Amino acid sequence: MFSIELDAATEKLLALLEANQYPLPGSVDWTPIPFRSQWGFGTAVCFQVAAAEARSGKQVHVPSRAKEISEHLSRALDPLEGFETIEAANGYINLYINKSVYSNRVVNTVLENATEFGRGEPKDAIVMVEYAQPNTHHSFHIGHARTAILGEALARLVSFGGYPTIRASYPGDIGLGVITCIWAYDRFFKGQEPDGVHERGQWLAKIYTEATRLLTPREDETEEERAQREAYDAERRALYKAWDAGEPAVRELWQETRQWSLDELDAILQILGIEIDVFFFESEVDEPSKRIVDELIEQGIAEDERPEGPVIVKIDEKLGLDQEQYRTAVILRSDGTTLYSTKDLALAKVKFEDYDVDRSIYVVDVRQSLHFQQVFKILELWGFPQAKDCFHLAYGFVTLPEGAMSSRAGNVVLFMDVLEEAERRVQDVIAEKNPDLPGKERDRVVRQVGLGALQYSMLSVDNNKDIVFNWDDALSFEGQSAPYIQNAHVRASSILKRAGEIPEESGFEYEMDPTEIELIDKISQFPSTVQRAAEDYKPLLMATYAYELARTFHLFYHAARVIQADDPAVRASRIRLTAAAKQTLANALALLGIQAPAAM
RNA sequence: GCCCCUGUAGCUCAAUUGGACAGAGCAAUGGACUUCUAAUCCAUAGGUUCCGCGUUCGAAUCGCGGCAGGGGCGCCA
Repeated sequence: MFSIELDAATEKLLALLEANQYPLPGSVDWTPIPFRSQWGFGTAVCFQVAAAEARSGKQVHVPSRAKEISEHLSRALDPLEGFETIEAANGYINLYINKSVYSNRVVNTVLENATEFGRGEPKDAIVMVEYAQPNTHHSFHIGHARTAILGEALARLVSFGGYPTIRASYPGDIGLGVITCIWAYDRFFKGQEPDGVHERGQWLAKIYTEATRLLTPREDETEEERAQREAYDAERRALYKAWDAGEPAVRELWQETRQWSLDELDAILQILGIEIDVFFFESEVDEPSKRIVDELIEQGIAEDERPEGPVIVKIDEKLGLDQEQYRTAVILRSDGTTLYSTKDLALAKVKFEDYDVDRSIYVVDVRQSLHFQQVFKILELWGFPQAKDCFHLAYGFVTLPEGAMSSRAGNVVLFMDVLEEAERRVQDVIAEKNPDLPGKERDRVVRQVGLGALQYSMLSVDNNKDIVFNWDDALSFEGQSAPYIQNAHVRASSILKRAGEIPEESGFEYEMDPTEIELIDKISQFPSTVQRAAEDYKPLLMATYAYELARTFHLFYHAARVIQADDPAVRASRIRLTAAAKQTLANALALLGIQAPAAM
């Protein structure tokens, strides 16, 4: 936001260095000054200059020499267009900006751009984000919610950062797990069907758990039980074969139950505000994916060990690595059936060729790190330049305090159950804090706040760390949480509502409160935070930023009066600042997929 | 045996990518609602950034070596 002024300062600084025959630094970086009683930008170039002198043989003590240089240069720099004061501090050169100028520029920029404030320059590279890919015939649990929430936030950030963005999902709709579920349904529950999209999906998951129990060997099982289990297992295998052969009755059974799961998924994605552009179904990718294996064999990348062994790619050998790192990937079973790797390779080709994807991001759990490293390396060997821009956004597990969640074992915490509990708790808080909130609006706020709390608990932890799910932590409404941020937005809204019209101009030509300066400073960091989060694929940066912005606003709220300010000029400026803060809070929350209520 | 990730306050996590005193929340104690919404704020307390060596003017951050925890390593996904 001050790049023009800072570039000019850099130019003058470099000219001074040259004129005084100081060694030139590689680059001049300006960073915000940490102590913001009055704020500006500082640079550490004098340390670099002093260090360069020391290296060239001069007998200097670097820190004190840096101090000396900074004092000299800061005097010589004065005056500088756009900066009020220039000073040397601890070897740094600090440029302080006129508060009024800076404040007006930030606030005006936000209010002019509104919902577009912070959007990055349009870019060419097409980004595809693949996320929210649960298996069908399971129910959507809190672990699945992590990929959905994380992936959506990432997609929003990348898109807002300026990249054309495609949202993709890759549901696992076939496999032994799916067949197991269908088998049990067909054998024991056929014809039953609970009402309600979520009820039906969850019921299917229970059938799966039950089927797994029936098919898992127990240590103390009797001869009779063992025979029964083996008979069940034979039925299941026969069913899989029948599916594979395309037997109409089995396909129909599969289609019907699959749709129940997809309906539930659809309902949940809608709740989360997710609109997937492309669905790649595993069942549809399966058959065509076999073709790429021949291509890889022909090109000498893969080795065919059939019929004794599978088709493999010796990646380390192909890359000439002497230490094992990517190892050997199996890309087709010896019986010719596909593997996960077969399908991911084929799918990547489709993404590159049919969707013109330049950067392909996979939001998938951390256990598949090696798998993706292998896939990316094979794509590279295969000759796809996009391979270097493939990125596995690995996220840690969501576990329960007592251990891992497992759909098979049935000890899962369902997303819908958590949401329901969240909303119940929000109801209680509203009943206590804001009982006058009208019923219709209240229902909407309950959803926004309850869901927001849940979303934020998934976004405020670094993606590569595990989350131990705990009801009270996940549904905290105090401190670093979505409701805290939403509450800042609500307070700003409340002030603006009472203020009426937003004044056309602000002056900020008075002794500003330190919290006011902090707030403006924080707002000004929003665009660069968007860019960093989008470039580094780190939703966490935005989650942290949103909290810090809210915190800064709460501090301002307590320290400075807005509509109660005595001086009309102060009042006008602060109303505009409040409007800018509200807008930035809303924009930041939107990027996280969290809604910003006007009252709560 | 090899590869990847993690290690920061009692607990959960940050730290503008190598910068100025390492910051928040939760939990604890005390305080602020006749005042723009107290889902807030203020105060007190809490640190050998796992350990060691190195690079650098400067290291939580980079390199090497350890230690601890998690994940993964040819026909699961």
